[in-house]
Amino acid sequence: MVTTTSLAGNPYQQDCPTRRILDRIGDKWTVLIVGALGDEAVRFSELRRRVEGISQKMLTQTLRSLEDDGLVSRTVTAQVPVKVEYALTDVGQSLRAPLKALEDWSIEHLGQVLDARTAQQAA
Amino acid sequence: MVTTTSLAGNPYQQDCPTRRILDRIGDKWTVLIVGALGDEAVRFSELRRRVEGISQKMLTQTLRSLEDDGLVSRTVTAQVPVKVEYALTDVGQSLRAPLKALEDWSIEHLGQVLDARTAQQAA
DNA sequence: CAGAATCCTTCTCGATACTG
DNA sequence: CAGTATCGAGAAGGATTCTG
Repeated sequence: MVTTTSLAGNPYQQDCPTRRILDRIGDKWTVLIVGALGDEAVRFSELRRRVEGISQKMLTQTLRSLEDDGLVSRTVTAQVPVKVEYALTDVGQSLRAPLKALEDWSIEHLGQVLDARTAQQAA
Repeated sequence: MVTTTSLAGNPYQQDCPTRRILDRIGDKWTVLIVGALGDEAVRFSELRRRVEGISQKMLTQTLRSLEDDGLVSRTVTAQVPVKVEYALTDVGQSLRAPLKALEDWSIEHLGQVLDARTAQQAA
């Protein structure tokens, strides 16, 4: 029987683990929020200051998604005015390593990518 | 002068290297195509078979973007019918490592994320 | 302070039909 | 075989307004 030997099971599907995670972290704000949280708990307003250019809507929305996926915890302190702090969970923390790998690659190769891009536009 | 010490330069910007790369690889098909290419040259039609569910339009479009960014090379062999092969460039190859890191994390933690997600929907 | 709700624009992507 | 061109639906995200 002839099979594409190196492709047993055909791993290049839309619902493979990598793509499903990229669906979550590939949006406009997620990685920035994860970076802004780091290893400390941060208040909503402080988070909004740290993540440059984010709207209140998108900050809320992205934090909700991260919370739903168990990557971020939300702690409400009943005082006046109310205090809400967000922090990475253990799982959320563990995501920082692969993101760091991607960041390192980006820093090292973004220049080449941009050069290739502008060179292409010339043609 | 007062500065947010741990945030010198405010790294959490939309145009930071990581986000710019995620703008490229965070789309629906890029990582699947990179995976399907691996370390060999692959023809257009074969690529289309490997990447499950991709339309001809999106395959072409994503390959063009990857080519413009210098991550993929395109080789045309003039024969009848014409043969076009795509392969990862050196830069494209170097991207596989950080993507692998993300894949490993996804395989290890996707279950937890999905569990958290369904648990959240119950509430 | 930390949000919810609404409107509106832009971008992504899929489907379809045609070509050298 | 390997594309190009066009259309339209839906999602993502920004601006604005209002609230416990």
